[in-house]
Amino acid sequence: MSTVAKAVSLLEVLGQGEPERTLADLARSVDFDKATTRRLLLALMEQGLVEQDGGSRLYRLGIGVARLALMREAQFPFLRTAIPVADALAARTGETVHFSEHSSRGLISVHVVESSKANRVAVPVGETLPLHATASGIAFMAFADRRVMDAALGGKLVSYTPHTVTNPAAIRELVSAARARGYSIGAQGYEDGVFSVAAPILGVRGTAVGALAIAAPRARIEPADTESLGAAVVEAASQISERLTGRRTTAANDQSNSRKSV
Amino acid sequence: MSTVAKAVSLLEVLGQGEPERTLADLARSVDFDKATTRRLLLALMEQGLVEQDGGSRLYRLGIGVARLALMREAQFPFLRTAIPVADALAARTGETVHFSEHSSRGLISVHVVESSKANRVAVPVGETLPLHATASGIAFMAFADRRVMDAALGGKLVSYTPHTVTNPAAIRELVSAARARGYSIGAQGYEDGVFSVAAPILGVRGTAVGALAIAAPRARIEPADTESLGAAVVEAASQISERLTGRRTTAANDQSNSRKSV
DNA sequence: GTTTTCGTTTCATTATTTAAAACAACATTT
DNA sequence: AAATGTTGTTTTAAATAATGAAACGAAAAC
Repeated sequence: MSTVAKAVSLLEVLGQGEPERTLADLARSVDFDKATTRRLLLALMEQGLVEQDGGSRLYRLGIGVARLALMREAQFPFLRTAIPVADALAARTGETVHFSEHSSRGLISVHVVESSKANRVAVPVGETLPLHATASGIAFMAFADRRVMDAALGGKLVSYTPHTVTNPAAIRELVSAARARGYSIGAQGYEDGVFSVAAPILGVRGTAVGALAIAAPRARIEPADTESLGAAVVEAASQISERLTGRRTTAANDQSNSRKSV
Repeated sequence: MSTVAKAVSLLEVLGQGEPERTLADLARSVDFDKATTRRLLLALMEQGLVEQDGGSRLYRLGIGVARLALMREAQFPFLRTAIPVADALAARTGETVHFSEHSSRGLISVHVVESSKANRVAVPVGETLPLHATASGIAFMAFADRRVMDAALGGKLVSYTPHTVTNPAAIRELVSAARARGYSIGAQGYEDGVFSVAAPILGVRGTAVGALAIAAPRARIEPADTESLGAAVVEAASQISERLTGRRTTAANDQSNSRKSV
């Protein structure tokens, strides 16, 4: 395990759970030696990524992480662009809306607007979404580089609920259907009782960089609603894509897919 | 130089300048060996803090930095709390408003709302503000732990403009005045022609965690405006402090200062 | 009053990191 | 067409940084 991997895993641990943690607690969580953990924390503090309370000696994530995120936003205004659109979509549909971005770690949920209804779907920010079992993942794969799907379906496909589809061929079918339709439909593949629709967010190259999704309790969704929710999510996602790329992005991927912009 | 320091400085460089950079360019910027730079980038990519474009091999900051920032926001909702208040203050005064947060690296500008007027003050996000030469710094020191001021005035005090006050005793006077007044006044100490007022944002312990400031071109500010702008920034800053701590925070610091909440 | 847990420091051992050199793959220039 | 200067990448022995066990006083818990 490289030193930077250790340092970052420390940051990840600091981000989870309690806002402030003790050295011993952190050392236990990451399973490094106390002395090692401390040295890493000191190095991270020097860079502003970690802060320590003067009195209680508790550690927390520092302003440096926000600073890096702000710099990234200045270069690639993903959140700034997507959040207002997602908020508007949530207001219009009344359901939980969330969007995710793809990285080497997978599809990561980066913003969630929870429905105001009592019976709602909760999605944690920062969660890694399985590509094969979520509407977001299917929508993403439908418009991503072919290699992403091959890689995702190559490994073992975890079954999260009795409804999870784990057959690679069947998943490819779902992906094809989503590509043709413009949006994907997730029927309790990841969490029981949750129904969702998702559409891809396209980057400058015309391939998917993330996905926008609406999630609702299955009980509230009539079959007839699927189409209107799907249309809404497609429209919002393409609005984000347009703002992100500065133009009307045309979908493009390696799968001889000539479908036009969604 | 520790490995994590190197890795973070690489992230910093990635955050500056062009959104995407080549390996050779990055190696030059941070002055590490090409091979070293690459190994660090690979390690950071594995953690999602750096991303690489598949085709062009260009590097950029990854979604991981946003993820860490979102986790921090979930634990300590500084931006979420402060941004709406800063926006409202900017709308009300019509001038540039910015706020900063303190860390081991100094006072860092984390959000800026630029005035809509043509002649306005621009403040870059992510900039480190000198404590002795800015209204924000003076306001911060007035309500921070005494050691912060001692450390800040101990080193060499850079002069940024002909108006910069670099005499430690004189600066302590300004800080005392700010403490008594509740807000600080910055008169072209950092940038020529810029006038500003700032008030501290207080954390749970009653000490300053950051500062909120209004900055305007000197030509637009009449002496009579100072008081009203000062009152406005104090009110907005204390509003942020209250929301942040969940209660009406009373100022407290090590300098036998018994001033009540600002 | 005793015991445990805390953060911190030290230091010999170990493991990682380093940078120079050589590589093929492209672009540009000659 | 050949030469030159890029690029990213891999390999090495040598240098350096990271490690973890042990010991410390202080503070907290019992």
